[in-house]
Amino acid sequence: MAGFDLAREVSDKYSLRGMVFTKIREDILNGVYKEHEELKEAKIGKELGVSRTPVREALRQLELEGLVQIIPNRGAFVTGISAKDVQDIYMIRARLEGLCARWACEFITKEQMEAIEENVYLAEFHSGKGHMEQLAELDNQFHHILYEACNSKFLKHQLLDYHEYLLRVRRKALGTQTRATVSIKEHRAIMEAIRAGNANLAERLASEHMTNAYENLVQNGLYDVYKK
Amino acid sequence: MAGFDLAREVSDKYSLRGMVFTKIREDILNGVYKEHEELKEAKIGKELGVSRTPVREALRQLELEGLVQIIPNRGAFVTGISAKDVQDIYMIRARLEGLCARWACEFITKEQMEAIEENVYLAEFHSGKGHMEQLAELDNQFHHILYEACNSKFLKHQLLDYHEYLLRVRRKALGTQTRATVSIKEHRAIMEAIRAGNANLAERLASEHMTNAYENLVQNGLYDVYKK
DNA sequence: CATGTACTGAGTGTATACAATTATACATGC
DNA sequence: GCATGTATAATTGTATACACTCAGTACATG
Repeated sequence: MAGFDLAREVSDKYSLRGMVFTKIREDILNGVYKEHEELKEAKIGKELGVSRTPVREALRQLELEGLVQIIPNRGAFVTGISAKDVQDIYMIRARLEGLCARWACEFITKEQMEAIEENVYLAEFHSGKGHMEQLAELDNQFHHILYEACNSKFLKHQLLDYHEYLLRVRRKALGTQTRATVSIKEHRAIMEAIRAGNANLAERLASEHMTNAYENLVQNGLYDVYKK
Repeated sequence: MAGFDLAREVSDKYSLRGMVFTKIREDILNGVYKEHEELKEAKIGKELGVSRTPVREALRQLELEGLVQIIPNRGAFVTGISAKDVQDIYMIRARLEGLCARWACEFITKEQMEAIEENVYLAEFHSGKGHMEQLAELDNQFHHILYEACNSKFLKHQLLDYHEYLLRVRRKALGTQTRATVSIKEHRAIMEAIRAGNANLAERLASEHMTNAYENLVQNGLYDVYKK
């Protein structure tokens, strides 16, 4: 996409710093490093076979991503996510996903529209078979397509941020079969609203899609881990 | 506020990196560095009397803040802000300021409520006298109080980001007398909705406050500088 | 003249050395 | 026993040296 984005792709995967950044990020998201665990520059550098410099830079970036907190002269620590944080993010996302869908009505390209339609069809197919792995991937893809389609680098950047951030929670909250079915119905409704160019409807549906996802998360009590 | 925040205060003002970060950030916001200007590590380090290391770290952070773009092996460049970017940010802010006002209804403390009321009174006073300097400061303050009152570190962080980001534009768009008057009326309405605990109204008013501010900006054609 | 190629220099990427700060352990005094 | 002080180790903060990349340029070649 024109090779310009704010954060994600910018931490080029081929410099040492970029690789270290990606690695630590994954390790945090996958729970390799627990909350409040200290990340020591020398230790990580040794493990990855690099010096402290790229590790430091990666940590400084992860700080701004919100995944670690750096206390001057003390060190870097994995940030905690409380239940309220999760709720906040879902509510913020509800607004922004709505805005994203609204803008998609205006800016979506033919190719993107086709990609969305294919995505929904595929999801409906895998849903019947109970392929949860593919469904999770398709869900990610659905949202990513919209993030591109909204044609706003800021909104896209923001939503990508929150999306990845919530992986820490969602990894544990693999959707139930029933939620998956409902979720896909909502995707279809959003898709059709966008195809019809109905911006108000698309915004409302996308926003509700988020609050529903959050309700589901809460009802299943799937993130007790993060209760403070 | 409990000494914990994601980005702003985190770049401690007392380490070299923090100082460099703050300095470059200010220089960009104040227009010392023009758009697309290259920021060379050695040159900046020399000017500030520090080595390249803290400069590099500061630049990497500014990249994630969206103020500079780093091209691997090439350098750091001040990002451009297009007219559409400005519009996008205002629309995003419209949603988030609304959410912020909604949450403030729930979480605002007695002290914060008093601070908001005092802020509005003062603004009404200075408005009559045409003290534009104080009005700008009070406007900042009004929003910052709400950012605290919403009780969400994520939302606060996000809104602070955009708020400072827009300084690059607003610096040139010093409000007109008439806009100032209207703006303060809107502040009062928001304040009263929060005091009444009317979340729906507060959210709507705060959101409209943003779209109005943007409309004003456009009508006065005050940011032609940023036209692509 | 156009094109390709090797060279060069400016600038970033990384490693490492050293300084400053903080944490830990232990001794000392009350 | 508890607080306080001090020495030492561990860790981060900063500076610097060196390696690598890339854009531009001069020059050779067709």
